[in-house]
Amino acid sequence: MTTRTLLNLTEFLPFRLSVLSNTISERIAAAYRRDFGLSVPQWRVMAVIGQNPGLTATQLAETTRMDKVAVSRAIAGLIDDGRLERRATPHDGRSSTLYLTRRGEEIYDEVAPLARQFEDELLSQLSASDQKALKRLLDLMAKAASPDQPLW
Amino acid sequence: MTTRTLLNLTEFLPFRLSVLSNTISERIAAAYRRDFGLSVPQWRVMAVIGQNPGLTATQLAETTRMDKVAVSRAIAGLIDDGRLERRATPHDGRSSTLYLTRRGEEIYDEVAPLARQFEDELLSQLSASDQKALKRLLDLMAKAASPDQPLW
DNA sequence: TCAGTTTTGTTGCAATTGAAACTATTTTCG
DNA sequence: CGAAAATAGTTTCAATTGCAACAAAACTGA
Repeated sequence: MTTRTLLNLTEFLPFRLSVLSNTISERIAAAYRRDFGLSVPQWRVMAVIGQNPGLTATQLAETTRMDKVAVSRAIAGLIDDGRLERRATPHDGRSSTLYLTRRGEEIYDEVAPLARQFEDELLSQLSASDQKALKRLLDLMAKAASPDQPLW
Repeated sequence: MTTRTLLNLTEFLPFRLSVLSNTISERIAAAYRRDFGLSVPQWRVMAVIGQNPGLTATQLAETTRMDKVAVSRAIAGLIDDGRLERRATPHDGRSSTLYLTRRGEEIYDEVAPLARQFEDELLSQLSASDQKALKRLLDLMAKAASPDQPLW
């Protein structure tokens, strides 16, 4: 018998998190693409600008945790589609601040409630105390996994 | 004030899960690539075959939840590197069964403990009861997110 | 039996992604 | 001031990914 019992992939926490996250993300992404022609990076940019108009691309990259290239391309696509607009920043000619256009706002006002509804649907499978526990545990895990923690 | 408060991305569960999962996966992937020349799909294939020698590519795709193309390419790479071998299946000329080679086993015996150690390191930030809770909640969420559940 | 269908795994091609190089602007400091 | 370094954002190019088409083998049922 050469079977090794050193590790069971399907029980391995990073694997389980990855499968869960991908399952959820793919379902959301399919709906956003189908109903609004939005990619996930675009949706993230819209979500953040909808709540914080006037951020720059760099600030967006920080809050969405996305690569600056991904942010740059998401912005370009949204501007192409007339959903986002740039305005010059007063004192810095390199960057610009970002705002939803009228059309962008209309879409945001449709997408955001759907996103919340999706989240509610997921969370409704959990008891109130489990929902609290989940949020707390995600915080803890995020801290434990943070790149400035020396793992290994 | 045009700020919309319909949704706060950084509190949005799918977003948080995605960031957490990506942070963990990227750190593991970097270590596997650097120390063993393994991609994540390759590591997953090795992990499953290490524990279940003799599976076929289709069975691998099912247990790893990966696309069959990804599995096919991971297998091809591992065979190229002399870490995996095919053997004919008795009654089916289309598929073959998969086994770690001697070299594959050596690598598996090194990688698997490291993976466990990484997981332990993450979980060690949580109390014993929180660890239990985390696993239970992941199970619940996975069920809630499963594609045969009608969300939306 | 044997034509049509299903299953297994690979390949081709197009879209997505990421790292590095690049441009333009601003900041730093001798 | 002005040269060097830093910062913001874009572009280029190569690697990764995913879907559809495909070939080979196995199964189905008239």
